[in-house]
Amino acid sequence: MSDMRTHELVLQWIEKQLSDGDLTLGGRLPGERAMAEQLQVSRTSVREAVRILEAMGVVRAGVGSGKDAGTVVIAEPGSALGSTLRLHVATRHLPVADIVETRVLLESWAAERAQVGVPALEAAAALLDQMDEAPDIDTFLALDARFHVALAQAAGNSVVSAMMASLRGAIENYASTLTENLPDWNATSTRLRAEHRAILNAVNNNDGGKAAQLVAAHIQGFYAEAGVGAGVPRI
Amino acid sequence: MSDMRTHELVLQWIEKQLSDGDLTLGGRLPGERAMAEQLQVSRTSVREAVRILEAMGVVRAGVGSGKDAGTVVIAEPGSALGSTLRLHVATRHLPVADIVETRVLLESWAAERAQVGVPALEAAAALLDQMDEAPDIDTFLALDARFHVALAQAAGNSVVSAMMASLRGAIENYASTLTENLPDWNATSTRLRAEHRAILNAVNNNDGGKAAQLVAAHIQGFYAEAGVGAGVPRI
DNA sequence: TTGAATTCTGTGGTCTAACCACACTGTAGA
DNA sequence: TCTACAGTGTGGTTAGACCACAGAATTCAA
Repeated sequence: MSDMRTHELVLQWIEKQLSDGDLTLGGRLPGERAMAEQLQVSRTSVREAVRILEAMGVVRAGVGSGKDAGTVVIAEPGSALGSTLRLHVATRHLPVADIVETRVLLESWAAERAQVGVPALEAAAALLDQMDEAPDIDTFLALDARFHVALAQAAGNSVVSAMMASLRGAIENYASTLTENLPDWNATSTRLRAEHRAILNAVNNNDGGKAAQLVAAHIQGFYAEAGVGAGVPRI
Repeated sequence: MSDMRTHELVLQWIEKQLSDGDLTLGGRLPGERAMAEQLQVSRTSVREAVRILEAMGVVRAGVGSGKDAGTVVIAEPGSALGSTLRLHVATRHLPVADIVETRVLLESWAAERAQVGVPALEAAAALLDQMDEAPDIDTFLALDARFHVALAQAAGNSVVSAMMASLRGAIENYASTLTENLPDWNATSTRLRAEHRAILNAVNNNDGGKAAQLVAAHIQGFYAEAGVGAGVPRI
């Protein structure tokens, strides 16, 4: 064990606190100085461990005092996985086409198993109404992202939801950049909104197979129109 | 941008180097002291950024000099995603059952699309022979993990491969602990090896549908026997 | 008594300047 | 020629200082 780097010891200690239930969601870690003294390491090493946990979406660090202060245990695997995937896309190790393909896989699966009546599905419906009123592209895309996440959540598998959200986040820059090059945004927007309605209707009619099929076509169609997915432009 | 923490600036700079292709797989980052001076920040902040990249599986840091020295760009998304998921499982936010379900989804998909004749498939076959000779459980499980990864790689989607490997890694402790409680390891081992052969045969016979079905039953059967998946024991 | 201004306290954020262990490189000496 | 050893540059770790921030406690004047 002594061949382990110091910050890894701290990580191990914190993970044990989590596993043992001594540290739960919403709970606060001891202050950095306190942890350093307790574990007999420098504050620097404690901070390196906290940085890693923050990058993993396990904690959130806040200065000052009060509710937002201190290092708090959170649960945001989606954004963390997204950052990791985005970096690996940057290294050219993960092709954008594979990301899109995986997203189709996960979202089709989720659409097929989405349960009617769950809160997430009602939220998805509300988001569609908001998208009809979206004043600009960025607002539309933000609502679109939330719609897809809500749809995935309706399937009730938190791992699939998190991964699906991360995949979208990993290539968000690609998508939002390429929308600017679309020939006719109004036409695309109208089509996308109609497809969303069709997907939601299929789910509400308990036609999971059709919902899955529509979702796959919806995602592949969007990236194909934007020029991503098959050819892999890669800037 | 000035409201960004210092280590995030360093991360941003390194990500840009990767995106622009100035830093590629196998390449070396400047020394920590050099980066600190170049970006006009402290070495502490540079190190926090490197720690995050290391946790993401994007770089590997090595002391001394020579081939293993310095901070080198690597591509190990699987282990990084696995650590992240494992931590989130520890917070009770991601149920083990959801992990298993997602693994079934991804591996079934991969088995159905595995391409006959690719090197990964031949490696998978070789691993099965080694498993017949495995002297102990740990060796068997290690080879088993490599077999499943090889099978997933045969589908040709690196994102699915990475995610599948990470899911297995995230609950590795659960699986290896529970194998000790199996009533008859020899019987289980024999069954698992037979199932592996059947899966590989289905793939080689271009019967993707059957391969997917067998993989799903194989994984679900193992976790069911070990007591994980449905009931979610949670320690 | 009230309320505004001030100080106190504890949080994470950042920086500097050391020293260590390590692994290779070059050089001096046998 | 070979060996021993000092030199160099890498990440790993530490101690100690200072900052900005935000809430809590205190002070003091109206």
